[in-house]
Amino acid sequence: MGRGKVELKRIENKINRQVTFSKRRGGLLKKAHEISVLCDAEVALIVFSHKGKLFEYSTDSCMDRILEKYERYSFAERQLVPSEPQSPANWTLEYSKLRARIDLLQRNHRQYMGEDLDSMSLKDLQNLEQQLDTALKNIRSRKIKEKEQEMANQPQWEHQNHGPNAPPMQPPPPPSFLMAPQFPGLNMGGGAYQGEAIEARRNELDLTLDSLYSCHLGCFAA
Amino acid sequence: MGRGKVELKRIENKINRQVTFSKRRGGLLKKAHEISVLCDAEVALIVFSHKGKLFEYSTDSCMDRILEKYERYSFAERQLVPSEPQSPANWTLEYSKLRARIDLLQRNHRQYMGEDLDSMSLKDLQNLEQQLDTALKNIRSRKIKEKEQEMANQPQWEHQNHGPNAPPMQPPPPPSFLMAPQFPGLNMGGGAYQGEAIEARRNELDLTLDSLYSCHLGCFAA
DNA sequence: AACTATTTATAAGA
DNA sequence: TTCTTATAAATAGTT
Repeated sequence: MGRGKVELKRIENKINRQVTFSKRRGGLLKKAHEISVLCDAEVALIVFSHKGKLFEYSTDSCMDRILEKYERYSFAERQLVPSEPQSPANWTLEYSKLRARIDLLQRNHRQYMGEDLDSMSLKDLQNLEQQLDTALKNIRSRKIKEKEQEMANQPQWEHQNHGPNAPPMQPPPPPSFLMAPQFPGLNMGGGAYQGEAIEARRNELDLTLDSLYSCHLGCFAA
Repeated sequence: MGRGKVELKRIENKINRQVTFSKRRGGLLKKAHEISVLCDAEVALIVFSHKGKLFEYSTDSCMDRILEKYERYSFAERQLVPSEPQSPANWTLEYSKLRARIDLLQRNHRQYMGEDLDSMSLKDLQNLEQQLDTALKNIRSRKIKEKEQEMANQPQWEHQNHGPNAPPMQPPPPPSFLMAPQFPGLNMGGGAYQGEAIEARRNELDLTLDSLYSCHLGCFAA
């Protein structure tokens, strides 16, 4: 919709991509809300921008409830529920054990987030600090690896070696003359971002709608 | 779009509602996919029909990964699910819900410990790093306070001779605006979709007062 | 499920 | 970023 047809592939021009994202995000949220109201459906929509900003919509603002429901469904589907304790006598016990565990994990997590520290002793704090420090080191070294991989992956268009079983090749790189003209001197509002030089490329397989939209047909009316 | 304008309220006619749902669901999934590809965004879309049938779309078919990421972003806001049934009618169901939640929390926790990072993108890693960094700052300033209290509790008052111009001994308060836990993704009531959920991402570039305080609540009159 | 008159969404331009 | 406008897309009502 608009002045021209648009190909279904990543918009390479950064400005255009951001503008399109902004517009389409609004449209998507709106449509999510509409189907929710018109058709009495429950919708949960989560969108992370390329920059990692979060946008969300959920029917009645119940994201948690819907995600839980989703988890239940997909759990049931994958039949991941492993051997549950059988004896009803133990249900209460087992159940409260799990709840206790959840509480613990959550308390723990908050402390990992640097919250709820008041109850912690100096020793505990030192411990936590140490752990986080180690975690950070891991993450940073992982980041470096990730970046190296991306660098290595950059000039791969021509170098792809197709094995006999290689999947069909993706669309060719966009001809640069198709790139929309830049808008000189436009400021990004609010917080000056410089994009990172390195950007992950997604595989855009040319799939049909059918295969893209995996529709799990749950059969548990809630 | 169509032969007539449509009011934003539940379609009472059952047949119409079902047909509209079917049409709009397709459109919504398509648009979710399009913004994902065009704008390099990560999208998770979950739709339950009125009858409880599940439909979903997620970028790269990574629903779990995206939901985990969402959890990470909105964790602070996410305490225990309220109102647990005291004596669930369906123990098995409730039990597996808790287990699902525990799995999620544990996966999350491992990432906070710097493990299981392989599945994370560079962006996610950067995010995680930022969060841990903030947490560490909190912990360190908390340690300082803790130490000072210890000092204060020892009878050392006499040994501290302050010169007339000695600065007061208290530590400067931590810059609280850097530390206040954020609550991204606060929902607005009534199911109106939010525009951008609060800055979920703490990037060095984003750490301005502006970005911390601005909370754009989208208002798309439907 | 197809058709088609209309409304909506939105790409490009300003 | 916001508005304007031409055009593409979605879809409500119909067949």
